[in-house]
Amino acid sequence: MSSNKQNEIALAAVKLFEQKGYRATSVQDIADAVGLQKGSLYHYIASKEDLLMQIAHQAILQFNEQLEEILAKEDTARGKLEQMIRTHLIMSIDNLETTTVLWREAFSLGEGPQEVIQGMTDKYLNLVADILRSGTETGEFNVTHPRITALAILGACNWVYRWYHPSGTLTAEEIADIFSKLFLDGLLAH
Amino acid sequence: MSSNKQNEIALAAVKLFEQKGYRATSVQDIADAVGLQKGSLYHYIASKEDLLMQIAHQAILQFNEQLEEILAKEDTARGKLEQMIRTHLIMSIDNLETTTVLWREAFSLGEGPQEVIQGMTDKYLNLVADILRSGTETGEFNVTHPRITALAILGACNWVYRWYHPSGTLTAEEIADIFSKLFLDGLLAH
Amino acid sequence: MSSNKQNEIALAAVKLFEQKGYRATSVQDIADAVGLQKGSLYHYIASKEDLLMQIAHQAILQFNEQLEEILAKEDTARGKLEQMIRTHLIMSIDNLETTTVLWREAFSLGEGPQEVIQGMTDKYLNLVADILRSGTETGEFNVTHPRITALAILGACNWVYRWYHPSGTLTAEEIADIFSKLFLDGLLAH
Amino acid sequence: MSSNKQNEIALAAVKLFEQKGYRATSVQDIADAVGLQKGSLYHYIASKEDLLMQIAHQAILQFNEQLEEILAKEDTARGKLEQMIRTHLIMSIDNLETTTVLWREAFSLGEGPQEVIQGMTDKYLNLVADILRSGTETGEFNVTHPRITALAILGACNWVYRWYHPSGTLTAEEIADIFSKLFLDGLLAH
DNA sequence: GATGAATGAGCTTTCATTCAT
DNA sequence: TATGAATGAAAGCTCATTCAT
Repeated sequence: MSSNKQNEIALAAVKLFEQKGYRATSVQDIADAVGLQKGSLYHYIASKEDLLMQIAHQAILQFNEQLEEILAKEDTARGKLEQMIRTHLIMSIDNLETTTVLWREAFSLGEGPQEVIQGMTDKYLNLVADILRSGTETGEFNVTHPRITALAILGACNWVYRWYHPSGTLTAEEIADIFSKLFLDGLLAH
Repeated sequence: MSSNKQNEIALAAVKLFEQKGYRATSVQDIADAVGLQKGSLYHYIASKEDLLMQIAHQAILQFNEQLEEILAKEDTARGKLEQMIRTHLIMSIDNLETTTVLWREAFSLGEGPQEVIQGMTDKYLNLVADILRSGTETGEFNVTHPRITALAILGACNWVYRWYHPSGTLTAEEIADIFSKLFLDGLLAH
Repeated sequence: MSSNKQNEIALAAVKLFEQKGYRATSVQDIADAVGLQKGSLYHYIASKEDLLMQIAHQAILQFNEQLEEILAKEDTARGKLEQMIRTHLIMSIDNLETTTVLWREAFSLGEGPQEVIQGMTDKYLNLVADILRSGTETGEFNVTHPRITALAILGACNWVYRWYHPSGTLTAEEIADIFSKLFLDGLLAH
Repeated sequence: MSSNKQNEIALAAVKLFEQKGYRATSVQDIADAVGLQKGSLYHYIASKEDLLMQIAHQAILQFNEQLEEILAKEDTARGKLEQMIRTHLIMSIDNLETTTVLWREAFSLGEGPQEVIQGMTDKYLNLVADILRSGTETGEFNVTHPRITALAILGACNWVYRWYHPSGTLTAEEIADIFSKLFLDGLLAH
């Protein structure tokens, strides 16, 4: 099936985009990686940019789907937030290459595709802000600016692609614990 | 003096790099922006990459210098952290273009220059972690993993280049207040 | 087969390099000569320098191979020297363009490639010196400094690319006769 | 006096042209070597090409002048030839850089200047051929093709710039002896 | 005499994409 | 499906030369 080859190409592209960057990766590089000629690649991809788009789209889609799963379950706002942070970090770290490409390279997309990604990113942000909002309504949280606060939390989480190394001592779970405690309790000792 | 023209070039480059990205900005674009021929530009810059390096280096240098000023003054750990967050955000937002180029484009640098930037970024991180560490020693903070916690805080702060728009309603100061409260007190209502 | 086009390119390049010199010949010139776009040329060559290297290498290789053929046959030292001179001159004159490029343009190669050519040139020189050496041992020749003498003979032969014109009255064979007599008998009348 | 600076520039240019080649030497290189700005150089030289021309012209002129001095004296043909070979080699080796530039780089000159150099080279050749011719008339030499024979002798002599190293064991005088003996007596033992 | 800014043409090379086979 | 030749635009950079100061 062609989906096989298509997948192989996407995987190779993700790895190359992560290593060298989208612009610095040539179509030839990708072709080499999957053992095809440059021309043959175009049986599977529409364009280099579209390939990046597929990768980025797939990545942000997964983030959104996971969040929706979390939101679908009955839980407190705190519970949902903790789950969101945990899931977000695990997903980021387990798919570090893809996540890196999503956050670092999507800017290289043309205006249209970029807006699609941004739209999905915004949607995710709004859902997180909603958690904060509803948690504030129930008295669990004390949040005056849900959107800014959500941006702070997501910024902290998304930044991991820039510093996480698989060789480090902490697991994604442990990082999630640290992050959750930080955002829920703050730094101050009581 | 040539520093005049050099500065003009750097400013134009920052603006273009921010708008189109470093790779998508041609030397021709920069030359056009300052009213010079492509070739004439090379009186002022060593290479396009070096121009990016100068910009990125200057930017991260300012962050470090500001932090060192803060650390030089007598203050509590909490006071230092609050100042750091405030100054970091103000600086990021006041020089949004430069900051964007620093965090988004420095990856396009070659290995050597990239390591220089990374080294200075790491130094900054360590100083922030030190604040958390000493605050924990004095009993002000309750931080078990200073480095990870510092990465979370800095991730949140550095992510602003991705969402801040000058047209928004909040000032840098107000954002700093929100961030400070979030990191010091946490989300939970007491 | 691509070797066809590659050969066509090499031939065009030799002609151009001979006429205008390597540095003064642009890749555009070569592309025009074979009816390709500049960019298309790079399907067949690695670089302009590599193209020169191929040409020079091929040329010096032929000289060496021809000499080895001569040396493989049973003959007196005198016979071998005469054959070497004859073959060397015929080859130089029959492939005047290539020979010109070899001796005049190889200097434009980078250090590495240049050393390869020089190495092969040295090998050739040593083989000629060996003829002189063994001829002296057999009593045929009276040579005190075989290497210098070989350099004199080869210098005389290689210089032909600088003065030979196909429009001249003498054939390569006749020139070879003159050279052989000069080197064997000397100028002096007895 | 400006002639001082002009000379300094010529000397620097010779050295650079010999080392890197004429085309690969930039006007900047020359300016750096004499401690001037690129623009200032043009107070002393008309153009880069003219600078090369001056150097090459001066070099070939010296060869011609020396030969005319030899011819002016009363001597046998053999004596004149021996002196010519000796002087030619000494001059070549004592001014190896200049000689190298003359024979290797003059090709980079435009048509006009190149013809001037070639004209002087031809004149030199003719004078040498005349020695052979008159020596044959007097019965000293046995030369059927004076021009070709002169080309052989001069080729051998001029080739030295390609192999002579000051670190070698032989002096110019010794090389002259070897060459003279070779051309007068030939290789054959009697 | 010296500077250094500016020119503008030119260079080699890369690259995403197309298309006939 | 696969190839690989061909495109053509664009890129970063160099350079000899000029000229106002």
